[in-house]
Amino acid sequence: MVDKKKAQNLLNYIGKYVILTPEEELSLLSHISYRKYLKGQYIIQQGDVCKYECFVISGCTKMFHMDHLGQEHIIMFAIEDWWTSDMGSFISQTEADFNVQCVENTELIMFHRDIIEKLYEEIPKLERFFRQIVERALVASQKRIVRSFSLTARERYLFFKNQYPEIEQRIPQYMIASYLGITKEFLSKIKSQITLNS
Amino acid sequence: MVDKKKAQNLLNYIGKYVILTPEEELSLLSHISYRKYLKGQYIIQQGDVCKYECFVISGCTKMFHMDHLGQEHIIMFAIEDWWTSDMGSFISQTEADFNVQCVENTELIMFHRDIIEKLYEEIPKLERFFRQIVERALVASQKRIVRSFSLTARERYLFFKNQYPEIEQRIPQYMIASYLGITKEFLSKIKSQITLNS
DNA sequence: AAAAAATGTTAAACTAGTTTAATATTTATG
DNA sequence: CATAAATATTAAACTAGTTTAACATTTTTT
Repeated sequence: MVDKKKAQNLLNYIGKYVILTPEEELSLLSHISYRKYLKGQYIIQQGDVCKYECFVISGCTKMFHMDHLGQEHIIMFAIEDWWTSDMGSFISQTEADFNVQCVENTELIMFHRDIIEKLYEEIPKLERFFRQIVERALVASQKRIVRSFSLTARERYLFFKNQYPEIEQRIPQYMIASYLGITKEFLSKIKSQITLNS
Repeated sequence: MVDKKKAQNLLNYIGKYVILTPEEELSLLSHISYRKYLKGQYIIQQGDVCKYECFVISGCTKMFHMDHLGQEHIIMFAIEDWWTSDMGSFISQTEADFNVQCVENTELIMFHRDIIEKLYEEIPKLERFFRQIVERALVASQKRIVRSFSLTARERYLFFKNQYPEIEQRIPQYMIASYLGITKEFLSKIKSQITLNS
């Protein structure tokens, strides 16, 4: 049973999509788990099978793919009130393509695969909730593809900085470069050009 | 009421995820609509509000964003047994960022927004079905992002050709170039290099 | 079957972003 | 507080992919 205080962010978040009764809330709390990770620790490792969907209570994670040349490609960050997982591995219980690693000390609420299935049966509202969450994630992902094709590196950086100012502050620049799909050297150049022009 | 024959592909497809009773199937058929479009026609236009999720019975569509320079960026194609929509516009009833246009004469089954909500209430299995569909779409989208960052244009082309050989045959090359995020001239060069080396 | 429209090819000049490598700056640690 | 480790900057040489423009081929229309 997760302490209600620790899960308050999650409950508020769910409350934006569906209204749970006190009993449903209690049942939810009894099925999920809370865990702390330290900066640098892996929540999911490429090659493992992913058993959890994770909600970030505090801290920051990066989800990335390591390619055959050993290069990291960051797909997303997750801070307070974001979800992270390797959905592909989670839904088909196959080897994960992605790593999720903590960029800061991080507190999570974790939904185990088997338990989430039971929760869908017991509280259909939660299935609605997750459907909506995933729909939004898909929209964000498609828009990211468009930006990667239609914007220059400079424009993508400015978009990111504008859309996620908190993240831009908390994360080393070389990770932002990886997220933008460019080298850290080129991001450095872009930033120096921007400061000159202002 | 959609003729069961016309919806057979859809019913088979849904059957891979959830089992509907004959009554549920009937109710479903009575709520969806069937429509034919001609090559070149738009199912969704950027700027409009998207009211439908569409299942392709036959034909082929492209979903693309037109940027401020008038350039098309193709996000996905949809052939038989695929879904297409502008999910962002559909879920929040805001102006669509994407166009969906027919590349061939196309037959669709269309799920209206208001009706899909009612169907979720009436047949919770359908909510499960759509949750799973969207989860898969998200996985595909995230993998596409990885490929756009970690592979060269040549590798992306070979991947596409290998993964979707049917689509590669049916679609003009310049659209494939757009899907891959490169110019048609460069794709032409890639293809000539590949044929030389084999 | 001719003309027009759409699609595909080739090649040269160009540019956005990479690579390499050296140095500077900031942050963490004994 | 000194040293190491991690992060960021700069610049020159380079390359993957773009641009432009002219031409070739295929498909559609009359």
